[in-house]
Parts: sequence; structure tokens; C-alpha cells
Amino acid sequence: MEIPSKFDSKGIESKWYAYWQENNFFKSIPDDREPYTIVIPPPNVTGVLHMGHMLNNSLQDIIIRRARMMGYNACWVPGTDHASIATEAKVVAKLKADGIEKSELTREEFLAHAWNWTKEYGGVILEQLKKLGCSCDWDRTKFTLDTEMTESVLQVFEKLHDQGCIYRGFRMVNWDPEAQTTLSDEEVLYEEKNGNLYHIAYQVEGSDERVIIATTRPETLLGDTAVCIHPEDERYQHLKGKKVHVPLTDRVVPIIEDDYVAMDFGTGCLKVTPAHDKNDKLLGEKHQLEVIDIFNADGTLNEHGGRYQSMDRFKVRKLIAKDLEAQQLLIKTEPYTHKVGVSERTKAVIEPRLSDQWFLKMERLAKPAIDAVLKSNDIQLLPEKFKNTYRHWMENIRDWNISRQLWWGQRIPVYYFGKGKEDYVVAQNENLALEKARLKSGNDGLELKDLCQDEDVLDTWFSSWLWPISVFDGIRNPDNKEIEYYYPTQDLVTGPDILFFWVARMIISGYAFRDEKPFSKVYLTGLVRDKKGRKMSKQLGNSPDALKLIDDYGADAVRVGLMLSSAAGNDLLFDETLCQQGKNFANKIWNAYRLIEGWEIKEDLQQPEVANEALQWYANHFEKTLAWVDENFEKYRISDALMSIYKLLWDDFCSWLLELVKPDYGQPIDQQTYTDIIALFEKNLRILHPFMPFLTEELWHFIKDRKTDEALTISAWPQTQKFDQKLIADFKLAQQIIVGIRNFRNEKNISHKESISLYINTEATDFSFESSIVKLGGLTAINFTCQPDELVGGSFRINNLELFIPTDAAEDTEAEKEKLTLELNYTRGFLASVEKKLSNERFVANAPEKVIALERKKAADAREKIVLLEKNLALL
RNA sequence: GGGUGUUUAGCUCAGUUGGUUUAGAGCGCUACCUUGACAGGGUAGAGGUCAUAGGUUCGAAUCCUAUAACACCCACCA
Repeated sequence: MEIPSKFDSKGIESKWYAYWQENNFFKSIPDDREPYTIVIPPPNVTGVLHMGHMLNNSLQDIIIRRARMMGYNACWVPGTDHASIATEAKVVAKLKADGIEKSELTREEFLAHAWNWTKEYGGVILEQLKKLGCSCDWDRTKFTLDTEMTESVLQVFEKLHDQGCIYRGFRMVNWDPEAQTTLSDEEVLYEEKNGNLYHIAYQVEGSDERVIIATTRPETLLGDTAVCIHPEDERYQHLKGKKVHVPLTDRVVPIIEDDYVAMDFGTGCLKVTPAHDKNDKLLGEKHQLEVIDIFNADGTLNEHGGRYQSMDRFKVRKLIAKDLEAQQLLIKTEPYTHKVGVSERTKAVIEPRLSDQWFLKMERLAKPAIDAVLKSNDIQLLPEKFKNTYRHWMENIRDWNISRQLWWGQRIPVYYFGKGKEDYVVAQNENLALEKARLKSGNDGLELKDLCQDEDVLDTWFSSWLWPISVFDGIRNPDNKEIEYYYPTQDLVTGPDILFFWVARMIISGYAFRDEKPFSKVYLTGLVRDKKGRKMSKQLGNSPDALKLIDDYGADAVRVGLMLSSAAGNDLLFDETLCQQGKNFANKIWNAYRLIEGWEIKEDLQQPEVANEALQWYANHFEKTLAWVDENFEKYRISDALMSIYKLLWDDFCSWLLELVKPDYGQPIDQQTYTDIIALFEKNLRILHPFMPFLTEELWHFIKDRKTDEALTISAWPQTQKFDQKLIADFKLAQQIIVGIRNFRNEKNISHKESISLYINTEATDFSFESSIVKLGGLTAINFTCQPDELVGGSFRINNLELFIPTDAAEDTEAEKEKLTLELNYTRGFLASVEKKLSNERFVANAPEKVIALERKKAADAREKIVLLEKNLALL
């Protein structure tokens, strides 16, 4: 078969992906093998693949592919998340572009649009994961809004409510005026913004005096219901019990005292707006102040805004400043930088707002989740540094606002039947709700039309926190075979940005609903940054198109590129040249096989000694590397595992082994060597397969025709075997000698086509890999004797061996002298440092014997070498 | 304002309970050679006061303290 000289990933990738799928290699059903389970972090249903996904999912695929090869029943469950805020925002924007306002639509109409959108774009990202080579069990694909998933969510809501963990509260929440919904604290980002600190004068009632307050938000003075001073502030003692006029209004509010006020900030005088600030709300409750909400849901002023009504809050801020100035009530304006909360999704400035919301009590639920990570170690976070972050959040956990004023999501299963605070029931559907409502109200006359379901939906994370359980239907059917087999899962691979949103809450739900951890290990990847260290983002436009990368370099190359740059848990500075390196590597392996494949086998040919010894070395060296690779996998050091395989293949297999066994040009190879080389190459392919699945599967089938049950993807990961350390060390010496000979040739300008002979001052019986040195050194023979007096030539040293090569090439005595002197000086310096150590009595007295023995050996070796060098120098 | 982490060659990073020849890898760079598997190979080389300053120790890139820079997380001072 003619093999092209360059590896072309195109065509090959789709061919093998289809093959794997047709043969159900990624499908998992419970059997008597041990399971190895990973649930995917479900990407947004309408999202597209970005570098973060590529990193994440490459890692998961590498882990699950290796597990599959190791004989586990590997199960990787894929799926998508409905991502309520993000998706709803996209749908709203799209409708708007079509000239439709959300407010014109009924809930049902809007949802119809949203579902259409989801069906059209949803799942695109899953197709993209296939291009990357992800070996998910696609038959298990779940969507967080699937009927069964929704039922699980509603059941959980009901259960938690019945346990008294879910309650309704009138609280200060984070309001996103753009999406017009509340957000949990975790969905608010704080950004440094340049603003102003406005100093405003409030007229004291019945006096000429004015008090000055400082605020960053002058517009909220329309909702002021008090001014607060510190009770011990000497500047304001005389104001106690008095009242002030709120500027631009006709309201008069009391001056209250509270030690919450910092005397050293601003003017030490604080305006209190209980409706629009968390702390002011607390002050308001403490001092029983009136609450005046001045905003509409969209951030414009409401009827309390007076002449500013229906104007936007930021416009009003400017206007009020201007109006205050006109009345000489604005004393001064100073620039002020402070942190402002913005919505993670819409970037709109968050408005603290009082409203009725549903909350989940977290403190009790969090307990077992804290213990699992920090005490029992049932769950391991990698890298470990995230333990601290986790601990801090979990120990200060606050109740979770789970209601969202959106339509896209699971509608809260609460049905109201009256105006009273307790006039509601929680039920899975309206018929059940009616039954419950009749019971609770004692009114058998209640009808469906008397019930009114809560308008809000649940936070997206309230469905994804069940993911590892609900994908196996473990909520609705807690005793089903699947959940019992696959749960708890093994690994979770995700970014640290959703440690609280998702990971922590999954751990909580695992213990709450199954009394068991959801996974054993959490591998937290770093963020993908560009080579300048900037976070990759759409706005910066520095994020490469993931699919284009796959197209340009091939999926295998991109996977390698990503893995090469990603040390566990650190951020990853991604540079496209890494993909090029991956591509070069693929090509290298491809051509290694091309070489082997091109050899003609001659069956009656005797195996040359050089091939025999080289194969022995590689077999041992492979085992050593494999042990190291396995160890790195256990520690999730995937990058290191790949690097050692990279060097094994490129340097050891291609540069050394193949060069050693390679027959002369045009010559045939013996059967034994060929068979062994193929066997070793196959082992290489096995351990490389999780990283480069397409290339390796392609070569695997090039080697010979295989039945479907012999595909590489389901073949066995090699078992580690014992290896001979001494043999590996001996080969290392041979390599050094070969390098020395090549160097000698280079310096003396001796072509490598010209045969030379070598003299070594050692016994042949102490020596291994003689044939290898002869072959790669281009030698006629090795003579185990010192340099014969009658010959002229040059010498070099490896450790304490002296190697001599006869040559009539003109010798440059000066250069040789210089070289020897340099070597001698180094060795003397080295010896001096060792001797200094050894002459230190305290070192000899305190250091372990092994260390001292080693130092003594170093010194002895160095002395021996110095003698050798001095002798050579004298000869010149 | 608190907390965590990072700081080792031009770049990205190893350095596994302080001692494995006066610091390593991959990539990149320079010079020469070579090219009959290969976007390839070979040899040599440049390049590091292991962030800085103290300390512990017979011995520190590794442990301790302080400082600096950067990164991330958390936090209601208007």
C-alpha cells in the first residue's frame, strides 16, 4: 500500500469517529466490570465550542479513553444546560432583531420561540465535541430541561420545601434591570468604576444649619427616609432628635444615631435609603424607618421619582446633581473609584432591590459537603489549593436565592390559592396542587381557576446541581440499576470559575439526596489565556476559532498542543505554535510507520546482533517510561505523561531504535526484528491513543486488517512489567559514546561515511551494546585496549573511559590543549567543591552514610579523571 | 480591606518528604554538517547571582520570616 509522506487528518477523523460510533465502542451499559464514570460539565445548549471547552473535554476524553483501555466500563455522559439567563437573553435579542418585544408575548408564546431556537442551534456544541474526538456515550445525552430532568428538579424542590429548607423571603436581592431578574450573589461581579462622591447639603428643620452627607448615588435621595450619624460624633451632638429636609422633595426625615456609621468616612453623616441598599435596609429595620422604593423593574424611576419619573437611573443621577447645584445644595463633587456590582451575563449595573424571592437554607445542607472535602478526604480537589477557597465559601455560605424572574427554565411549583402569607401549596402539577390546596385551606370548593402558579422559574444551577444524579434518573427512581452502578462517579473536570456555582452545590446535593459523594476527584483546570497572558474573550477577539484550529492542524494536533501547555491547575497560555508542534509530532509518527512499512522482509535472514540488543533496550526502556506515565496519570499530571510519551516516541523510538535496526538502504530486514518492531510500535500506539485517537487508530489498521473487536480504541492499555535498570544505564553509556564519536567526526571533519576504529581502555567483558556503537558510530570495530603507541589520532573522554580514534587528519594541538585545559579546570573546580564538603567534620558527622559515600565516589572519580587529563595534556 | 497562589534559561514549565556529579525538559535561537521515513536528522553553542533581603542547617531552588511584583478568590463602608 502506498502511504502518503505527510499525515493528513482530513477524512481520517470523520472516518474513525463514525467507525467508533457504529460499533458502539463508547456505549456503556451496566455489567460486571467496574464502572468508570464521568459526567460532562454541560455546556450551554446554544453555545459554541471555545478554547475552555477544548481543554476541558480533551482532558476528560484522555482520562476516559485510558480508563476504557484499562478494562473499566467507561461511561462519559454528555449533555447540555438550558442556561436560563444566557439563553433567554439571546432569545430576547433575536426577537428584538425581528421586531418583537418580549413584553408583547405571552409566556407560552415566548417559550415556543425559545424552544424553536433551542432546536435550531441547540446541540451544535455536541457535534463540535465529536470533531474533537470526545468518546461520550451519546445515547445518554441529556438536556437539563428534558421532562425527566424537570421532574427531578420539581421533586427536589418539593422535598426540600417539606423539610423546611425552602422559604419565601422579602429580601434585598441583586436585581439585573436589563434581564429584569434577580441574581444570586455568585452571579454578580464587582468591577472597579470611576464615579463621583457627591457632597450634598440637607437643611435642618427649624434651623439655618445644614448637614452635609456624602454619597455616590445622589438619585437615591428620593428614597431617603433618614439621615444617620454616629452617636458619639462630637460634631453632630446638637443635631440629635432633629429632622432634616430631603433636598428636591417636600419630605422631612429624622436624624437617627447608629454606630454603624464610620466617622472618618466622607462627612461622617450618612443618608439612609432602606429600599436601595443592603445596609440601609438593616438600619431601616432597626430604626423602623419607612421604605420608599423609587425604581421600576427596568431601572427607571417610578411614581416616587416626582418630576424624574420614567427616566433612567443614570440620567437622573446627572440631572439631580445639576438641580442640586442650581439650588446650591451640591457642596462639592470629588472623583471616587469604587467597586460596582454588575451582572455576570448582561454586564448591567446591579440594583439592590427588595422583593419576594424563594430561598434555600444552606447551612445544614453544607455540613456533610464540608466534611467530605476537608475532613474525610472522600472528595479530592486538584490542585489542593482550592481546598482553602472551598472551605471559606462553605463555612460562610449564605442562603441561596433560587428564584429567577424569567420564563426559560423550570417554573417554580408553587400554587397560590389566597392572599395570605401561607396560602400556597407546593406540588408537581396543578391537579396535585388543587388536592393539596383544598386540604390546606379546608375549602373543598376550590377549583383550578382559583389556583395561581408562581410566575418565576428556578435558577439554572438548581437543576445542574443534580446533574450526576439526575442523568441516571436517581432522583425519581432512587433504586434503579443505573444510578446504583454508575454513582458515585469518578472524576469531574471543570474550571475553577464554577467551583461555587456548580461543584460545591453538586457535592451538597449528592449528600442531600443520595447520602453519598457525587465524584471522587475534581480536576480544576486553569483558564485559557492568550500568549500575552490575557484571558481569552470575545470582546478582545483573542480567542482562536476552535473549529478552525481543528481544521488547520487536525484534532490530534490540537489536543496535543493543549496538553503540552497545561500543567495541572495552572492557567494555560495558549499559543497556536503548540498546535504546530502537535502536528509535527503526528507527522513524525506517521513517517516512522512509513519507514517500517517500506522494509522488505527476508524470512531466512539471521537477526543481526545490533537489532537484538537494541530491541531489548527499547523493550526495557518502554516499561520504565510506562511506569512513569501511569504514575503521572494517577496524579493527574496529564501534561507530564504526554511529554514522556512524546520523548519516548520521537527520541527513543525514532532517533535511536529505528536508526539501530534500520537495514542498509535497499536491503531487506529479518523476520524477527520486523515482528518485534511492529509489536513495540503497537505498544506505542496504545499509550498514545488517549491523546491522539485518530492518528493512532488509523495506523493501527494500517499495520494489518483487524476485526471490529480488535480496534485500538477498545484494546488493552499495556500492563507494566519489570525492567532491567542496568541494561538501561548501559545503553545510556553507549549513547554517550556514540554522541562523542559524532562530535569527534564533526570536529575533525571526518565524514560519517568514512569508517573509523575505536580504542577504549576497558575490558570487553564489562561492556554492552558494542554492536550499537559500531553501527551508529560508523566504526569498523571497537578495540578494548589503550591507545597503541604506534598510532596517531585523537581522544575524548566519557566519565572515566578514554576513547581513542586513529586518524591522519591534521591535529590542531593548540585547540586540543585548550579543550583539555577547560575540561581539567572544570573537574578540578568540581573536585574542590566536593572535597570542601568532605573536609567539613560536621558534614561527615551528620549526613547520612549514603550521601557521604556518594560524595566520596564523586571525589574519587574526579581524581581519576584529573590524572587522565593531565597525562593527555603532558603528551601534547 | 482580608485570603490564597505564583515568581527557576528568550518562551512555557518540571524540579516528587533539604543531599543523584557546581540547576533540568520541550519549544525557540545561532553556527557548522547532513538529508533515500520525516514539516526530517546530527554536533556544538549562547542563555539562569533559582524575584530580593535575612534566618534555620554540615548542606537550601527546596524549610522559616520580611519585602516586592503579578494573578486569582472573598468582602455591605456610603
